[in-house]
Amino acid sequence: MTTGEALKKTKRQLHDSGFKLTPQREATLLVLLENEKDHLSAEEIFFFVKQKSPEIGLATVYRTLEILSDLKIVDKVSFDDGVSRYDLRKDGAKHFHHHLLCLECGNIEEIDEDLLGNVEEIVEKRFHFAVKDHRLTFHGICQQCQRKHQES
Amino acid sequence: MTTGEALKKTKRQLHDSGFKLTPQREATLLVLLENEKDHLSAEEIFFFVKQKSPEIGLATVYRTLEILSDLKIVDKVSFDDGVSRYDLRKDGAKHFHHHLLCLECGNIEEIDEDLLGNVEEIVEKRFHFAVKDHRLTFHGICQQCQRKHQES
DNA sequence: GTAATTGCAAATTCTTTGCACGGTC
DNA sequence: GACCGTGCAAAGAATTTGCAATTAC
Repeated sequence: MTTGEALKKTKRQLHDSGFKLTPQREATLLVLLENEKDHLSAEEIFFFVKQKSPEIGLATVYRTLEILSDLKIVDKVSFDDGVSRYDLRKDGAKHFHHHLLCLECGNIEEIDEDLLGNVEEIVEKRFHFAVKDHRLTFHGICQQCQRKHQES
Repeated sequence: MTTGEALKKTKRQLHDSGFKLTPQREATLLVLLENEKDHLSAEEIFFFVKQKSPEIGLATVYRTLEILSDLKIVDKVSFDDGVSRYDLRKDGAKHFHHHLLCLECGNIEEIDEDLLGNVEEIVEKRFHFAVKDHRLTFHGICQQCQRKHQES
């Protein structure tokens, strides 16, 4: 799906839920689409959106992100560092992707592979818990930082 | 391991790292041990500690939790709700336990079972990422809340 | 036209920091 | 008596809210 298509689709979702399509919301969506691989905080999103729509306020970005979160268009995630980050949902992906958080450089990488297989079924059966979604993050050292160690 | 033993062991860890064993720190540890199954926020911990040591300040609780976190005695975890929670590490547990977060009542349950099996190895090999720890949380509906739906 | 949306500033919430005082070896 | 740890209050950071002005439909 191209950025244009994704944008159009999300616009329709917004519209269908009774929200107006303001330039501010479109700019925010564009920033999210253009930085799909990153895990931007609200401040960071604000910074990028400001370059497209300099008059925008931070509160509007927060409000837009809340709507997108409610509509399940983005996922609000936290990596235990006290800041909320916003992660665009992969369209059509069965599962929320996983993350690799490097404890040294702080970089967050996404992996799309489904590592959980039938684990959700096990949880459903054994704990009588109706699974809707999951969050899986590995903490460790990324390849780049491992190399730095070998050099020294 | 009994509470007493766990307390003694943690005391030694603190001591070995050059920290003093103040009554405030001991009270905080006790609260964590007595509520091992919960996922208390700093405020909640403060509330309980205050019942043991009414003169304690919230800042001290935060400072104690930071030390315990640095010493890997507790894990700081966030469930995407904007509050940090503190989770006592199971002594001797190979893996950080997993969580079941109910989207309706907000309750968080712990599960100790190792659901990830060889997944860490896969991540190591396929992504050249040296895994140190992980966080796995399932979002869904707990048994109690499921029952409420059936009744209505 | 009118109800939703916005920007701004103020308010809240969570957490950290500065500093003078108190306790310990 | 140097030093670590504490309580308190103030500062800081992240997020939310109130409100008058503006805008999309």
